Amino acid sequence: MDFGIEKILKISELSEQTGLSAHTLRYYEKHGLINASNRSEAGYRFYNDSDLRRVQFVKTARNTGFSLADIGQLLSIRVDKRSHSCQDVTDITQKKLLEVSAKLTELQSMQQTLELLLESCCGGPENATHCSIMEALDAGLLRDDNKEARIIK
Amino acid sequence: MDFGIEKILKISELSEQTGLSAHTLRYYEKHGLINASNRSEAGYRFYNDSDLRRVQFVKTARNTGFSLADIGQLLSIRVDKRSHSCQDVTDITQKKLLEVSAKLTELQSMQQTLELLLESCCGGPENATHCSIMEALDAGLLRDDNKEARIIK
DNA sequence: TATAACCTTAGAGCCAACTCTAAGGTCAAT
DNA sequence: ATTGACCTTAGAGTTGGCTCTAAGGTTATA
Ligand SMILES: [Zn+2]
Ligand SMILES: [Zn+2]
Ligand SMILES: [Zn+2]
Ligand SMILES: [Zn+2]
Repeated sequence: MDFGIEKILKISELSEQTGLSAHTLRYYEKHGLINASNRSEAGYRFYNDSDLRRVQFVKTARNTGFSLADIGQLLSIRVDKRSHSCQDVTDITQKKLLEVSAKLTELQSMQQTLELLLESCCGGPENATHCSIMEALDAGLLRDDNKEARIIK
Repeated sequence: MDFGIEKILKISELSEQTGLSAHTLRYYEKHGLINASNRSEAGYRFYNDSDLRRVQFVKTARNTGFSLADIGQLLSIRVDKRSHSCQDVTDITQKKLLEVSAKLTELQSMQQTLELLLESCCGGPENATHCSIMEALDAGLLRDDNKEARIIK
């Protein structure tokens, strides 16, 4: 067990520890994600170790791609793990993975199109009257939302 | 040469032709991307073939991932190709490719992290007291914005 | 005691690209 | 003449996640 003396942090110190701005910390609090378990008489927020760990959890989840709404759900599991199952956790994670994968597919298609466009154009200083990129955009033969990426050579 | 009779479209017809809503077409017009070259006496927008082609250009560019600001630039090249170079076009395209690639890298990192998380969790109905996903998020050892994705087994 | 550096709150602003509403005018068909 | 489907405009609302401002109160240091 760690019986080290608990460090109490003010918001700017928590900000420093976590890399999240004080504004963002207050914003997260307003949205029910985090809290300062104590306040000074003057109303200053005081964060203890447990508060800090919760904020770090939020930050890690955020970096992993979860939305604040997702994180709200993950946090409610976190505070009462006994009432939730691994499946509850994987449901959230799986949903996020599907979102990310979908976006990835879309971006990969865009990337491919942009690469093809760049390959087709000389990129030189002569005027753009016969620029193949402009022609391709004019022809409308590039990827459509539903269809596969395709470009006519 | 195509001497077919020019089809004049009202906004709902242009909407049908392009798949863009009338709202969106007006929005694009307000932002200087497109225009109706004629209006009826009552003020109804009338689009000719040239207008239609321009709208289709915008739509194609949009599908390719260009922002409306990018498209504004592409359009000003399009109306005066002689005053612009292929390099002007590739500059815009290259910039967009870099943006897309950056986002792609980020999403791939998220995808990998999420996949690792899912692999590590049983996803079963027992309670989450020892859920490895929760532990990983708590440990804060997942991908950080700058660092490579990593997760402790 | 004064100055600076903190802290508080409610609420506004920002970003992109729509999306929709309100209040009204137009047009074709019945 | 009256539906009802269209059209017009200015402007507000949506999304998510901040980011910042204003106006004021507190605390540490010189
Ligand atoms: Zn060229
Ligand atoms: Zn070119
Ligand atoms: Zn499990
Ligand atoms: Zn689990």
